[in-house]
Amino acid sequence: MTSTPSTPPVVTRFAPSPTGYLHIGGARTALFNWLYARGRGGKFLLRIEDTDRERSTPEATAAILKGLTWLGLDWDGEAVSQFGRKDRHAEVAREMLARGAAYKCFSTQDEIAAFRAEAEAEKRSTLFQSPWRDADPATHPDAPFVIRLKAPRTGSTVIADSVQGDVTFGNDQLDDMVMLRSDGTPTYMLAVVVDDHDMGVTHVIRGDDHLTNAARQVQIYHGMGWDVPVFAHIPLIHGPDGKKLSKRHGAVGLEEYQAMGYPAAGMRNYLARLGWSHGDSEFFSDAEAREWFDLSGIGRAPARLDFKKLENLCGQHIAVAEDAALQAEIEAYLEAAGLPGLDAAQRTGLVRAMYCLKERAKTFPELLEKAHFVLGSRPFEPDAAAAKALDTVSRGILTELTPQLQNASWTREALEAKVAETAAAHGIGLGKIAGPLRAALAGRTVTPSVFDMMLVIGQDETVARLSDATR
RNA sequence: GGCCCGUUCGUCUAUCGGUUAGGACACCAGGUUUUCAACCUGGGAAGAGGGGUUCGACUCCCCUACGGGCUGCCA
Repeated sequence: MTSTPSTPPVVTRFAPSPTGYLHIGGARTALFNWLYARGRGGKFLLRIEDTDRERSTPEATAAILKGLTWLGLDWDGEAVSQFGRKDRHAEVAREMLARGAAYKCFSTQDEIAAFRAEAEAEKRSTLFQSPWRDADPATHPDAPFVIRLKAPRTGSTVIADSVQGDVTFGNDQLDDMVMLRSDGTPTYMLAVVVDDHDMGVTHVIRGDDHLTNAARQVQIYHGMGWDVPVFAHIPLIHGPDGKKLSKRHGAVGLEEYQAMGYPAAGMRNYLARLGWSHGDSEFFSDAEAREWFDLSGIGRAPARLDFKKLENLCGQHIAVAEDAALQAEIEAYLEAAGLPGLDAAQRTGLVRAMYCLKERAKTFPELLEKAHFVLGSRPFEPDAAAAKALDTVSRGILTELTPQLQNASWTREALEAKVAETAAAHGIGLGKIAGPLRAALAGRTVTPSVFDMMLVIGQDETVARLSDATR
C-alpha cells in the first residue's frame, strides 16, 4: 500500500453467543453496527461466538439468524463460527509465547483457588499472580498448562472509547488472563481479538459489559503488534424498573416482538432511538437513520424499554408503509405468531382494504381486528357490542336504507348522500345511523369508516349483509 | 471488597458555561369526529444530594447516595 486512504473502509461486526434467543439488547447492538457500516458504505459482519461448547446450540444460532433477518439487518458474507477457527487462535497463542508476550502456566485449579482464598482472607487483590510468569523453561514440568498473557504489572492501559471517552485502568487491576486453556481451546478473550483482527474489523460496537474486557484485549493487540480498532461501548438496555432487562420484565427475545405484531421498520426506528439521538428527530426512515447515525450521538446512560412509544412509532410506520409490503409482513406475522394463514378471499379483501386499515393500527393484531369485515364471511355474527347497536329501531332504519343503497351509484359521494338522506328522514345524525350500519357490515363496533367498508366490499355484498342483519 | 461506567420531566432525549431547560411518547382538560386510530388547543411534569471552580453552572472538579459492569481454564 503506497498511500493511506483518507477514509478507510469501515468494517463492523455483531458477535452474539448462541446460548438462547436473540436478546432485544443484542438486536440493538446489531442495529447500531449495521447502521454504522451501511451508512458509510462499509461491511457488517456476523460472527457466532460458539466457543462455549456446553451452552452453544445450533437452534440458538438459527434463532439469531432468523431474528436479524426479520429485523432487516443483512450481513456481508457467511456467518463465521468462532469455534471453527480454534486452530488459528491456538496459533496466535503460540506466537505470543514465542514473542515473550505470553507464558505457560502450570498452576492447577486447586492452587489458584487456594491463592484466591488466601488473598481474600488477607484482603489483598484476588487477581491471580502465577508463579510461572518468569520461570525458566528448563524448570517446566511435563504437565498440563494454560497459556497466559504476560500483562504489564505497572503503568496503565487507556481505552479511547468513542462513547465512554478515555477510560483508564491501572495495570495492577488487570491479571494475566488465560488465553489458551489446558485442553488447547481458546478463551473468549483471545478469540475475539484474533477474529476481529483477522476479519478486518475497524469498529467494535458492543455492550458496555465489555468495557473492562477491552482493557485486557488491547494488551493482546499490543502483544501481536496489531492495530487496535475503534471501540464504542454502548450502555445496556434496562427494564421499566431500571434493572437490567431480564425475562421477568416480559419480552426479551426479538422473536417475541415479531409474534406480538410489531412491524420491523417500527422496531428499527424505536431501537435506534433508544440510546441514540439525532437532535429532535423521533420518526425516521432507514435511509435517514443510516445517514444520521454516528457514534457521537450515543448516550452513556442505560435506557429503559417503553412499549407505548414503540407502539406509537410502529403505528406511524404502518401508516406510511407500502400496501404490498405490509401485506407480506402481516402474513409473516401470522406465521410467526402461530396463527392460521389467509385464504385467497381474505388475502384479496385485505389488499383492497389496506388503504383504510393501515392508518388506524399500531400493531398487526390491531389491524387484523379492524379488518374483520374483509376477513370474515356472511353471515356476520355480531359480537355483544354490535348486537346492542342493532336494536329494533335501528334495524328498521337499515331496512329503509337498503333499497336506497341498491339503487345508488357506488361512489363515496353518492353513498354519503344516501345515508345522510335516510338519517335526515328520521331526524337523527350520522352518528346514530353509522353505528348500526357498522354493526351490520362488520359485526363489530370498531372498524374503518362505514363508507370505506361499503366501497371495499362492493354493492352486492353490502346489500346482502344489510339484509342478513335486518332479517 | 477492588477497579470501571452511569444519574435532565413517568419514559426516550436536546443542551456541549449565559435558554422562560426544548422536543417526543405517556398522562390530564377541552375541541373535532360515524366507532377506532388520527388530528387540533391547552396543561401539569426534570438537572440525585452536598461541596467547590467561575461574573455566571444541567454543563467543569471533588465527595456522597443510588444503579450497572468487570473482577472465571463463561461469553
